Amino acid sequence: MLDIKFIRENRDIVEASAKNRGRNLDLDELISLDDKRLASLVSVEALRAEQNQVSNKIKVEKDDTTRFQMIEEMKVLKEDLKKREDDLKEIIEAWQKAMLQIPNIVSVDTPIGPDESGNKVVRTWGEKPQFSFTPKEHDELGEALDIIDTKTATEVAGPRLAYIKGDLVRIQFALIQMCLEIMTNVETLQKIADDAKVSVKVTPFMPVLPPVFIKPVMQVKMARFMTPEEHYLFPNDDLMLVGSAEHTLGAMYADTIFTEADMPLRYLGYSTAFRREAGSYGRDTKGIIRQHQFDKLEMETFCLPENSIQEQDFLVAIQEYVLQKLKLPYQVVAVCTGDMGFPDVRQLDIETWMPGQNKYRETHSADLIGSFQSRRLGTRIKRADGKIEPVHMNDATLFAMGRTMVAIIENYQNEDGSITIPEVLRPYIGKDKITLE
RNA sequence: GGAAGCGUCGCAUAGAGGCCGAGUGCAUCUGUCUUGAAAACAGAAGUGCCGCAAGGCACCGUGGGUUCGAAUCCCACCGCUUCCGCCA
Repeated sequence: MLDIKFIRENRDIVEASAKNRGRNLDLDELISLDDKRLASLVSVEALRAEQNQVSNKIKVEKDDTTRFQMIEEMKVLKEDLKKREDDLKEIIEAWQKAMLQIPNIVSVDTPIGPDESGNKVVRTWGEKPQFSFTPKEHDELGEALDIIDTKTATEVAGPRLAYIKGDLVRIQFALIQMCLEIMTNVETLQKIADDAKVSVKVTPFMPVLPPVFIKPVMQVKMARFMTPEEHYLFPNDDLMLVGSAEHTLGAMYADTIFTEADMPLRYLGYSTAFRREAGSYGRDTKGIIRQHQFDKLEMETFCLPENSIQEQDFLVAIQEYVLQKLKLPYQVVAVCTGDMGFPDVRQLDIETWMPGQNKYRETHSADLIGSFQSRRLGTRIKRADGKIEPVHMNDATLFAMGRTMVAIIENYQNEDGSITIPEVLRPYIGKDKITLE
Protein backbone atom coordinates (compact mmCIF):
# COMPACT_ATOMS: atom_id res chain seq x y z
CA MET A 1 0.00 0.00 0.00
CA LEU A 2 1.20 3.46 -0.80
CA ASP A 3 0.89 6.46 1.48
CA ILE A 4 -2.28 8.43 0.66
CA LYS A 5 -0.39 11.70 1.15
CA PHE A 6 2.21 10.55 -1.34
CA ILE A 7 -0.54 9.66 -3.81
CA ARG A 8 -2.19 13.06 -3.42
CA GLU A 9 1.07 14.91 -3.89
CA ASN A 10 2.44 12.72 -6.69
CA ARG A 11 -0.56 11.79 -8.81
CA ASP A 12 1.41 11.86 -12.04
CA ILE A 13 4.09 9.49 -10.73
CA VAL A 14 1.51 7.03 -9.40
CA GLU A 15 -0.49 7.11 -12.61
CA ALA A 16 2.53 6.85 -14.90
CA SER A 17 3.93 3.95 -12.91
CA ALA A 18 0.63 2.07 -13.02
CA LYS A 19 0.28 2.78 -16.71
CA ASN A 20 3.69 1.25 -17.38
CA ARG A 21 2.43 -1.82 -15.60
CA GLY A 22 -0.52 -1.91 -17.97
CA ARG A 23 -3.07 -0.75 -15.43
CA ASN A 24 -5.28 2.26 -15.82
CA LEU A 25 -5.87 3.97 -12.53
CA ASP A 26 -8.69 6.35 -11.83
CA LEU A 27 -7.18 8.49 -9.12
CA ASP A 28 -9.97 11.08 -9.37
CA GLU A 29 -12.28 8.60 -7.74
CA LEU A 30 -9.83 7.75 -4.99
CA ILE A 31 -9.03 11.36 -4.24
CA SER A 32 -12.67 12.41 -4.05
CA LEU A 33 -13.23 9.43 -1.77
CA ASP A 34 -10.35 10.64 0.35
CA ASP A 35 -11.86 14.15 0.46
CA LYS A 36 -15.06 12.61 1.73
CA ARG A 37 -13.15 10.59 4.26
CA LEU A 38 -11.37 13.63 5.64
CA ALA A 39 -14.54 15.72 5.80
CA SER A 40 -16.41 12.93 7.53
CA LEU A 41 -13.52 12.37 9.94
CA VAL A 42 -13.44 16.03 10.90
CA SER A 43 -17.20 16.13 11.54
CA VAL A 44 -17.13 12.97 13.65
CA GLU A 45 -14.21 14.23 15.70
CA ALA A 46 -15.91 17.58 16.29
CA LEU A 47 -18.98 15.82 17.63
CA ARG A 48 -16.90 13.57 19.82
CA ALA A 49 -15.04 16.60 21.20
CA GLU A 50 -18.37 18.22 22.11
CA GLN A 51 -19.60 15.01 23.68
CA ASN A 52 -16.45 14.74 25.80
CA GLN A 53 -16.70 18.35 26.89
CA VAL A 54 -20.36 18.29 27.87
CA SER A 55 -20.03 14.94 29.63
CA ASN A 56 -17.26 16.39 31.76
CA LYS A 57 -19.56 19.27 32.71
CA ILE A 58 -22.46 16.96 33.53
CA LYS A 59 -20.49 15.21 36.23
CA VAL A 60 -19.86 18.47 38.11
CA GLU A 61 -23.17 20.22 37.41
CA LYS A 62 -25.05 20.75 40.69
CA ASP A 63 -28.32 22.05 39.33
CA ASP A 64 -30.59 19.13 38.49
CA THR A 65 -32.62 20.96 35.86
CA THR A 66 -29.54 22.08 33.94
CA ARG A 67 -28.06 18.60 34.33
CA PHE A 68 -31.16 16.94 32.98
CA GLN A 69 -31.23 19.35 30.06
CA MET A 70 -27.61 18.62 29.20
CA ILE A 71 -28.22 14.89 29.27
CA GLU A 72 -31.20 15.32 26.94
CA GLU A 73 -29.02 17.34 24.56
CA MET A 74 -26.39 14.66 24.58
CA LYS A 75 -28.95 12.00 23.78
CA VAL A 76 -29.71 13.88 20.58
CA LEU A 77 -26.04 14.39 19.77
CA LYS A 78 -25.42 10.72 20.35
CA GLU A 79 -27.90 9.78 17.63
CA ASP A 80 -26.31 12.17 15.18
CA LEU A 81 -22.82 10.94 16.04
CA LYS A 82 -23.81 7.33 15.56
CA LYS A 83 -25.10 8.06 12.09
CA ARG A 84 -21.97 9.95 11.10
CA GLU A 85 -19.72 7.24 12.52
CA ASP A 86 -21.52 4.65 10.43
CA ASP A 87 -21.06 6.82 7.35
CA LEU A 88 -17.37 7.24 8.10
CA LYS A 89 -16.94 3.51 8.55
CA GLU A 90 -18.52 2.88 5.17
CA ILE A 91 -16.33 5.48 3.50
CA ILE A 92 -13.19 4.04 5.08
CA GLU A 93 -14.06 0.56 3.87
CA ALA A 94 -14.43 1.78 0.29
CA TRP A 95 -11.29 3.85 0.67
CA GLN A 96 -9.24 0.89 1.87
CA LYS A 97 -10.51 -1.24 -0.97
CA ALA A 98 -9.45 1.41 -3.48
CA MET A 99 -6.07 1.86 -1.81
CA LEU A 100 -5.35 -1.85 -2.11
CA GLN A 101 -5.81 -1.65 -5.88
CA ILE A 102 -2.87 0.69 -6.38
CA PRO A 103 0.38 -1.06 -7.27
CA ASN A 104 3.80 -0.02 -6.01
CA ILE A 105 5.90 2.60 -7.79
CA VAL A 106 8.52 1.00 -10.01
CA SER A 107 12.19 1.95 -9.82
CA VAL A 108 13.66 4.22 -12.49
CA ASP A 109 15.95 1.45 -13.75
CA THR A 110 13.10 -0.98 -14.38
CA PRO A 111 12.66 -1.64 -18.10
CA ILE A 112 9.30 -0.55 -19.46
CA GLY A 113 7.41 -3.24 -21.33
CA PRO A 114 4.01 -4.85 -21.75
CA ASP A 115 4.83 -8.40 -20.65
CA GLU A 116 7.75 -10.80 -20.32
CA SER A 117 8.88 -9.91 -23.83
CA GLY A 118 10.05 -6.59 -22.33
CA ASN A 119 12.38 -8.21 -19.79
CA LYS A 120 16.07 -7.40 -20.24
CA VAL A 121 18.95 -9.80 -19.75
CA VAL A 122 21.41 -8.04 -17.45
CA ARG A 123 24.22 -10.60 -17.56
CA THR A 124 24.87 -14.26 -18.23
CA TRP A 125 27.18 -16.68 -16.50
CA GLY A 126 28.54 -20.12 -17.31
CA GLU A 127 29.11 -22.25 -20.34
CA LYS A 128 26.15 -24.21 -21.61
CA PRO A 129 27.12 -27.89 -21.46
CA GLN A 130 27.86 -29.54 -24.82
CA PHE A 131 26.48 -33.02 -25.32
CA SER A 132 27.56 -35.66 -27.84
CA PHE A 133 23.95 -36.85 -27.78
CA THR A 134 20.53 -35.24 -27.71
CA PRO A 135 19.93 -34.16 -24.09
CA LYS A 136 16.71 -35.39 -22.53
CA GLU A 137 14.21 -33.57 -20.38
CA HIS A 138 14.21 -34.06 -16.64
CA ASP A 139 10.93 -35.96 -16.45
CA GLU A 140 12.13 -38.66 -18.82
CA LEU A 141 15.46 -39.02 -17.01
CA GLY A 142 13.86 -38.85 -13.59
CA GLU A 143 11.27 -41.50 -14.33
CA ALA A 144 13.83 -43.85 -15.84
CA LEU A 145 16.02 -43.53 -12.74
CA ASP A 146 12.96 -43.90 -10.49
CA ILE A 147 13.72 -40.66 -8.67
CA ILE A 148 10.62 -38.79 -9.93
CA ASP A 149 7.19 -40.40 -9.98
CA THR A 150 4.39 -38.13 -11.08
CA LYS A 151 2.18 -40.92 -12.34
CA THR A 152 1.57 -42.47 -8.93
CA ALA A 153 1.26 -39.03 -7.35
CA THR A 154 -1.48 -38.14 -9.84
CA GLU A 155 -3.37 -41.32 -8.94
CA VAL A 156 -2.96 -40.80 -5.22
CA ALA A 157 -3.17 -37.03 -4.89
CA GLY A 158 -3.81 -35.42 -8.26
CA PRO A 159 -1.94 -33.73 -11.08
CA ARG A 160 1.04 -31.39 -10.60
CA LEU A 161 2.25 -33.42 -7.66
CA ALA A 162 5.12 -35.87 -7.42
CA TYR A 163 6.92 -38.46 -5.40
CA ILE A 164 10.59 -37.44 -5.18
CA LYS A 165 12.67 -40.49 -4.36
CA GLY A 166 16.10 -41.85 -3.53
CA ASP A 167 19.14 -39.84 -4.52
CA LEU A 168 17.05 -36.87 -5.59
CA VAL A 169 15.87 -36.58 -1.99
CA ARG A 170 19.52 -36.69 -0.92
CA ILE A 171 20.21 -33.85 -3.35
CA GLN A 172 17.49 -31.75 -1.75
CA PHE A 173 18.86 -32.26 1.75
CA ALA A 174 22.41 -31.64 0.51
CA LEU A 175 21.30 -28.33 -1.00
CA ILE A 176 19.68 -27.34 2.27
CA GLN A 177 22.75 -28.26 4.27
CA MET A 178 25.08 -26.43 1.90
CA CYS A 179 22.91 -23.31 2.03
CA LEU A 180 22.67 -23.32 5.81
CA GLU A 181 26.46 -23.36 5.99
CA ILE A 182 26.82 -20.50 3.51
CA MET A 183 24.06 -18.32 4.91
CA THR A 184 25.20 -18.46 8.52
CA ASN A 185 28.86 -17.84 7.74
CA VAL A 186 29.72 -14.15 7.94
CA GLU A 187 33.08 -14.51 6.17
CA THR A 188 31.49 -16.23 3.19
CA LEU A 189 28.73 -13.64 3.02
CA GLN A 190 31.23 -10.81 3.30
CA LYS A 191 33.21 -12.26 0.40
CA ILE A 192 30.05 -12.52 -1.69
CA ALA A 193 29.27 -8.87 -0.97
CA ASP A 194 32.82 -7.75 -1.71
CA ASP A 195 33.05 -9.71 -4.96
CA ALA A 196 29.75 -8.26 -6.13
CA LYS A 197 30.86 -4.78 -5.01
CA VAL A 198 27.74 -4.25 -2.93
CA SER A 199 28.06 -2.24 0.22
CA VAL A 200 25.92 -3.71 2.96
CA LYS A 201 26.38 -4.42 6.62
CA VAL A 202 26.93 -8.17 6.50
CA THR A 203 25.15 -10.22 9.13
CA PRO A 204 24.28 -13.93 9.18
CA PHE A 205 20.86 -15.15 8.12
CA MET A 206 18.69 -16.65 10.84
CA PRO A 207 17.33 -20.01 9.66
CA VAL A 208 13.56 -20.35 10.16
CA LEU A 209 10.99 -23.10 9.72
CA PRO A 210 7.84 -21.00 9.42
CA PRO A 211 4.19 -22.12 9.45
CA VAL A 212 2.72 -23.08 6.09
CA PHE A 213 -0.66 -21.70 7.16
CA ILE A 214 -1.31 -17.99 7.21
CA LYS A 215 -4.30 -15.80 8.06
CA PRO A 216 -5.82 -14.13 5.00
CA VAL A 217 -5.60 -10.71 6.71
CA MET A 218 -1.84 -11.12 6.91
CA GLN A 219 -1.69 -12.18 3.28
CA VAL A 220 -3.59 -9.00 2.36
CA LYS A 221 -1.03 -6.94 4.27
CA MET A 222 1.71 -8.74 2.36
CA ALA A 223 -0.09 -7.70 -0.88
CA ARG A 224 -0.09 -11.37 -1.93
CA PHE A 225 -3.82 -11.99 -1.90
CA MET A 226 -4.85 -10.22 -5.09
CA THR A 227 -6.23 -13.33 -6.75
CA PRO A 228 -8.01 -15.74 -4.36
CA GLU A 229 -8.21 -18.43 -7.07
CA GLU A 230 -4.42 -18.83 -6.88
CA HIS A 231 -4.53 -19.95 -3.24
CA TYR A 232 -5.61 -22.94 -1.21
CA LEU A 233 -8.18 -21.60 1.23
CA PHE A 234 -9.66 -23.03 4.40
CA PRO A 235 -12.64 -20.77 5.06
CA ASN A 236 -13.85 -22.83 8.05
CA ASP A 237 -10.65 -21.98 9.87
CA ASP A 238 -10.05 -18.57 8.29
CA LEU A 239 -6.69 -19.84 7.05
CA MET A 240 -4.88 -20.38 3.79
CA LEU A 241 -1.71 -22.14 2.67
CA VAL A 242 1.31 -19.99 1.90
CA GLY A 243 2.62 -19.68 -1.64
CA SER A 244 6.09 -18.98 -0.26
CA ALA A 245 7.93 -18.67 3.04
CA GLU A 246 8.10 -14.99 2.15
CA HIS A 247 4.51 -14.62 3.31
CA THR A 248 4.99 -15.86 6.85
CA LEU A 249 8.51 -14.44 7.21
CA GLY A 250 7.52 -10.98 6.03
CA ALA A 251 4.56 -10.88 8.40
CA MET A 252 6.69 -11.94 11.35
CA TYR A 253 7.13 -8.38 12.62
CA ALA A 254 3.69 -6.91 12.08
CA ASP A 255 3.07 -3.97 14.45
CA THR A 256 6.70 -3.82 15.54
CA ILE A 257 8.93 -0.78 15.81
CA PHE A 258 12.64 -1.46 15.39
CA THR A 259 15.46 0.93 16.12
CA GLU A 260 18.02 1.84 13.47
CA ALA A 261 20.64 -0.26 15.25
CA ASP A 262 18.50 -3.40 14.77
CA MET A 263 18.85 -3.16 11.00
CA PRO A 264 19.40 -5.13 8.88
CA LEU A 265 17.55 -8.31 9.88
CA ARG A 266 17.98 -11.31 7.60
CA TYR A 267 16.10 -14.60 7.58
CA LEU A 268 16.45 -17.82 5.65
CA GLY A 269 13.16 -19.68 5.62
CA TYR A 270 12.63 -23.24 4.51
CA SER A 271 9.05 -24.08 3.72
CA THR A 272 6.75 -25.87 1.38
CA ALA A 273 5.01 -23.52 -1.04
CA PHE A 274 1.49 -24.24 -2.27
CA ARG A 275 0.11 -22.90 -5.53
CA ARG A 276 -3.13 -23.73 -7.31
CA GLU A 277 -1.71 -22.71 -10.70
CA ALA A 278 -5.24 -21.76 -11.68
CA GLY A 279 -4.15 -19.66 -14.62
CA SER A 280 -1.67 -22.07 -16.12
CA TYR A 281 -3.74 -24.99 -17.37
CA GLY A 282 -1.81 -26.99 -19.89
CA ARG A 283 1.51 -25.26 -19.26
CA ASP A 284 4.48 -27.27 -18.04
CA THR A 285 2.41 -30.35 -17.36
CA LYS A 286 5.37 -32.68 -17.63
CA GLY A 287 7.63 -33.45 -14.71
CA ILE A 288 8.12 -31.22 -11.71
CA ILE A 289 8.77 -27.79 -13.19
CA ARG A 290 5.34 -26.43 -12.18
CA GLN A 291 3.90 -28.10 -9.11
CA HIS A 292 1.06 -27.45 -6.68
CA GLN A 293 3.54 -28.09 -3.90
CA PHE A 294 7.27 -27.52 -3.74
CA ASP A 295 9.90 -26.85 -1.11
CA LYS A 296 11.84 -23.65 -1.17
CA LEU A 297 14.65 -21.89 0.63
CA GLU A 298 13.69 -18.25 0.78
CA MET A 299 15.50 -15.12 1.93
CA GLU A 300 13.56 -12.32 3.62
CA THR A 301 15.27 -9.20 4.88
CA PHE A 302 14.36 -5.96 6.64
CA CYS A 303 16.59 -2.92 6.26
CA LEU A 304 16.82 0.86 6.31
CA PRO A 305 15.19 2.59 3.30
CA GLU A 306 18.46 4.05 2.05
CA ASN A 307 20.00 0.56 1.90
CA SER A 308 17.27 -1.46 0.24
CA ILE A 309 18.54 -1.35 -3.35
CA GLN A 310 21.99 -2.48 -2.24
CA GLU A 311 20.27 -5.13 -0.18
CA GLN A 312 18.52 -6.48 -3.23
CA ASP A 313 21.81 -6.55 -5.13
CA PHE A 314 23.30 -8.46 -2.21
CA LEU A 315 20.53 -11.06 -2.37
CA VAL A 316 21.04 -11.47 -6.10
CA ALA A 317 24.78 -11.86 -5.50
CA ILE A 318 24.00 -14.68 -3.07
CA GLN A 319 21.73 -16.33 -5.63
CA GLU A 320 24.48 -16.16 -8.23
CA TYR A 321 27.03 -17.48 -5.77
CA VAL A 322 25.05 -20.64 -5.03
CA LEU A 323 24.30 -21.25 -8.71
CA GLN A 324 27.98 -20.87 -9.52
CA LYS A 325 28.77 -23.36 -6.77
CA LEU A 326 26.59 -25.82 -8.63
CA LYS A 327 28.15 -24.72 -11.94
CA LEU A 328 24.74 -24.14 -13.48
CA PRO A 329 24.67 -21.64 -16.37
CA TYR A 330 22.18 -18.80 -15.84
CA GLN A 331 21.16 -15.35 -16.87
CA VAL A 332 20.05 -12.48 -14.67
CA VAL A 333 16.97 -10.72 -15.97
CA ALA A 334 15.58 -7.29 -15.10
CA VAL A 335 11.85 -7.91 -15.08
CA CYS A 336 9.93 -5.19 -16.91
CA THR A 337 7.02 -3.08 -15.68
CA GLY A 338 4.36 -5.20 -17.33
CA ASP A 339 5.65 -8.49 -15.92
CA MET A 340 6.71 -7.61 -12.40
CA GLY A 341 4.88 -8.32 -9.16
CA PHE A 342 2.23 -5.94 -7.85
CA PRO A 343 4.16 -4.98 -4.67
CA ASP A 344 7.58 -4.76 -6.34
CA VAL A 345 9.70 -1.67 -6.81
CA ARG A 346 12.27 -3.63 -8.75
CA GLN A 347 12.33 -7.31 -9.67
CA LEU A 348 15.31 -9.32 -10.82
CA ASP A 349 14.86 -12.91 -11.91
CA ILE A 350 17.43 -15.56 -12.57
CA GLU A 351 16.81 -18.01 -15.34
CA THR A 352 18.84 -21.19 -15.32
CA TRP A 353 19.80 -23.08 -18.43
CA MET A 354 17.77 -26.24 -19.02
CA PRO A 355 19.44 -28.28 -21.80
CA GLY A 356 16.55 -30.74 -22.15
CA GLN A 357 14.19 -27.91 -22.98
CA ASN A 358 16.95 -25.99 -24.73
CA LYS A 359 16.07 -22.75 -22.94
CA TYR A 360 16.54 -20.68 -19.82
CA ARG A 361 13.79 -21.15 -17.25
CA GLU A 362 13.00 -18.97 -14.25
CA THR A 363 14.42 -20.47 -11.07
CA HIS A 364 14.94 -17.41 -8.86
CA SER A 365 13.27 -14.13 -8.18
CA ALA A 366 14.44 -11.17 -6.10
CA ASP A 367 11.79 -8.67 -5.09
CA LEU A 368 12.54 -5.23 -3.74
CA ILE A 369 9.29 -4.30 -2.02
CA GLY A 370 10.36 -1.09 -0.30
CA SER A 371 7.73 0.03 2.21
CA PHE A 372 4.74 -1.37 0.31
CA GLN A 373 4.18 -4.30 2.68
CA SER A 374 5.59 -2.76 5.85
CA ARG A 375 3.18 0.18 5.69
CA ARG A 376 0.27 -2.24 5.88
CA LEU A 377 2.00 -4.53 8.35
CA GLY A 378 3.03 -1.76 10.71
CA THR A 379 6.66 -2.90 10.65
CA ARG A 380 8.58 0.30 11.32
CA ILE A 381 11.89 1.73 12.42
CA LYS A 382 12.56 4.56 14.84
CA ARG A 383 15.34 6.68 13.42
CA ALA A 384 18.06 8.27 15.54
CA ASP A 385 16.20 11.59 15.36
CA GLY A 386 13.04 9.96 16.71
CA LYS A 387 11.12 9.83 13.43
CA ILE A 388 9.22 6.64 12.76
CA GLU A 389 8.90 5.27 9.24
CA PRO A 390 8.10 1.98 7.54
CA VAL A 391 11.00 -0.44 7.21
CA HIS A 392 12.09 -1.59 3.75
CA MET A 393 11.69 -5.24 2.81
CA ASN A 394 13.30 -7.57 0.30
CA ASP A 395 12.52 -11.16 -0.50
CA ALA A 396 14.36 -13.52 -2.79
CA THR A 397 14.56 -17.19 -3.68
CA LEU A 398 17.64 -19.05 -2.54
CA PHE A 399 16.60 -22.37 -4.08
CA ALA A 400 13.26 -23.59 -5.29
CA MET A 401 13.98 -27.28 -4.82
CA GLY A 402 11.94 -28.63 -7.73
CA ARG A 403 13.34 -26.39 -10.42
CA THR A 404 16.86 -26.69 -9.05
CA MET A 405 16.54 -30.48 -9.36
CA VAL A 406 15.34 -30.06 -12.91
CA ALA A 407 18.38 -27.92 -13.72
CA ILE A 408 20.78 -30.37 -12.09
CA ILE A 409 19.24 -33.38 -13.83
CA GLU A 410 19.28 -31.79 -17.26
CA ASN A 411 22.72 -30.15 -17.04
CA TYR A 412 24.47 -33.11 -15.43
CA GLN A 413 22.93 -35.89 -17.52
CA ASN A 414 25.06 -38.54 -19.18
CA GLU A 415 24.44 -40.49 -22.34
CA ASP A 416 23.61 -43.67 -20.39
CA GLY A 417 20.84 -41.85 -18.55
CA SER A 418 22.76 -41.48 -15.30
CA ILE A 419 23.23 -38.13 -13.62
CA THR A 420 26.51 -36.83 -12.28
CA ILE A 421 26.14 -35.25 -8.86
CA PRO A 422 27.53 -31.67 -8.74
CA GLU A 423 30.89 -31.65 -7.01
CA VAL A 424 29.89 -29.38 -4.12
CA LEU A 425 27.07 -31.71 -3.17
CA ARG A 426 29.10 -34.93 -3.19
CA PRO A 427 30.46 -34.58 0.37
CA TYR A 428 26.87 -34.52 1.63
CA ILE A 429 25.78 -37.49 -0.45
CA GLY A 430 28.83 -39.67 -0.54
CA LYS A 431 28.75 -40.56 -4.21
CA ASP A 432 29.23 -38.90 -7.56
CA LYS A 433 26.51 -40.33 -9.73
CA ILE A 434 22.82 -41.19 -9.73
CA THR A 435 22.20 -44.47 -11.47
CA LEU A 436 19.30 -46.89 -11.54
CA GLU A 437 19.61 -48.91 -8.36
C1' G B 1 -13.32 -31.64 23.30
C1' G B 2 -15.04 -30.36 28.87
C1' A B 3 -14.21 -27.02 33.39
C1' A B 4 -12.19 -22.69 35.80
C1' G B 5 -9.36 -18.27 35.64
C1' C B 6 -6.98 -14.35 32.99
C1' G B 7 -5.83 -10.60 28.71
C1' U B 8 -3.96 -2.68 31.00
C1' C B 9 1.92 1.79 28.28
C1' G B 10 9.12 -2.60 26.85
C1' C B 11 8.44 -6.09 31.38
C1' A B 12 5.75 -6.67 36.10
C1' U B 13 1.46 -4.87 38.35
C1' A B 14 -2.69 -1.13 40.28
C1' G B 15 -7.36 0.53 38.67
C1' A B 16 -14.05 -2.36 39.61
C1' G B 17 -18.74 3.76 35.72
C1' G B 18 -16.78 10.44 35.47
C1' C B 19 -11.01 12.70 39.74
C1' C B 20 -7.91 7.51 34.01
C1' G B 21 -4.61 7.94 28.12
C1' A B 22 -4.26 5.69 32.74
C1' G B 23 -0.83 5.20 39.09
C1' U B 24 3.45 2.33 41.00
C1' G B 25 8.07 -0.76 40.46
C1' C B 26 11.85 -2.45 37.02
C1' A B 27 14.21 -1.35 32.54
C1' U B 28 15.35 3.08 29.09
C1' C B 29 17.03 8.24 28.10
C1' U B 30 18.71 13.32 29.98
C1' G B 31 20.79 16.32 33.78
C1' U B 32 23.27 17.07 38.96
C1' C B 33 27.24 14.91 41.69
C1' U B 34 32.05 11.99 40.16
C1' U B 35 38.72 11.65 37.19
C1' G B 36 35.19 7.93 35.04
C1' A B 37 31.39 4.64 36.51
C1' A B 38 27.96 2.90 40.23
C1' A B 39 24.69 4.80 43.86
C1' A B 40 21.61 8.89 45.13
C1' C B 41 18.68 12.97 43.60
C1' A B 42 15.92 15.77 39.69
C1' G B 43 13.59 15.34 35.06
C1' A B 44 12.01 13.06 30.21
C1' A B 45 9.61 9.25 27.81
C1' G B 46 3.55 5.24 23.93
C1' U B 47 1.23 4.74 18.83
C1' G B 48 -1.90 6.41 14.90
C1' C B 49 -4.97 10.16 12.64
C1' C B 50 -6.77 15.54 11.58
C1' G B 51 -4.48 20.47 11.73
C1' C B 52 0.30 25.78 9.36
C1' A B 53 -0.28 26.01 14.49
C1' A B 54 -2.86 26.15 19.00
C1' G B 55 -5.12 22.12 19.75
C1' G B 56 -8.43 18.00 18.84
C1' C B 57 -9.74 12.68 18.08
C1' A B 58 -8.79 7.45 18.71
C1' C B 59 -6.33 3.26 21.02
C1' C B 60 -6.54 -0.86 28.16
C1' G B 61 -6.95 -8.60 23.27
C1' U B 62 -10.86 -7.90 18.84
C1' G B 63 -15.87 -6.65 17.43
C1' G B 64 -20.72 -5.24 19.04
C1' G B 65 -24.06 -3.30 22.99
C1' U B 66 -25.80 -0.44 27.56
C1' U B 67 -24.91 4.83 29.30
C1' C B 68 -24.97 11.93 28.94
C1' G B 69 -20.11 9.36 30.02
C1' A B 70 -16.84 2.59 29.66
C1' A B 71 -10.14 0.05 30.95
C1' U B 72 -14.32 -0.61 34.45
C1' C B 73 -21.12 -3.23 33.12
C1' C B 74 -23.41 -6.83 29.17
C1' C B 75 -22.82 -10.13 24.63
C1' A B 76 -19.87 -12.62 20.94
C1' C B 77 -15.21 -13.89 19.18
C1' C B 78 -9.82 -14.52 19.61
C1' G B 79 -5.65 -15.67 22.63
C1' C B 80 -3.17 -17.32 27.19
C1' U B 81 -2.83 -20.23 31.93
C1' U B 82 -4.33 -24.42 34.98
C1' C B 83 -7.01 -29.13 35.57
C1' C B 84 -9.41 -33.40 32.94
C1' G B 85 -9.74 -36.19 28.22
C1' C B 86 -7.17 -37.34 23.59
C1' C B 87 -2.59 -37.28 20.91
C1' A B 88 3.13 -37.07 17.69
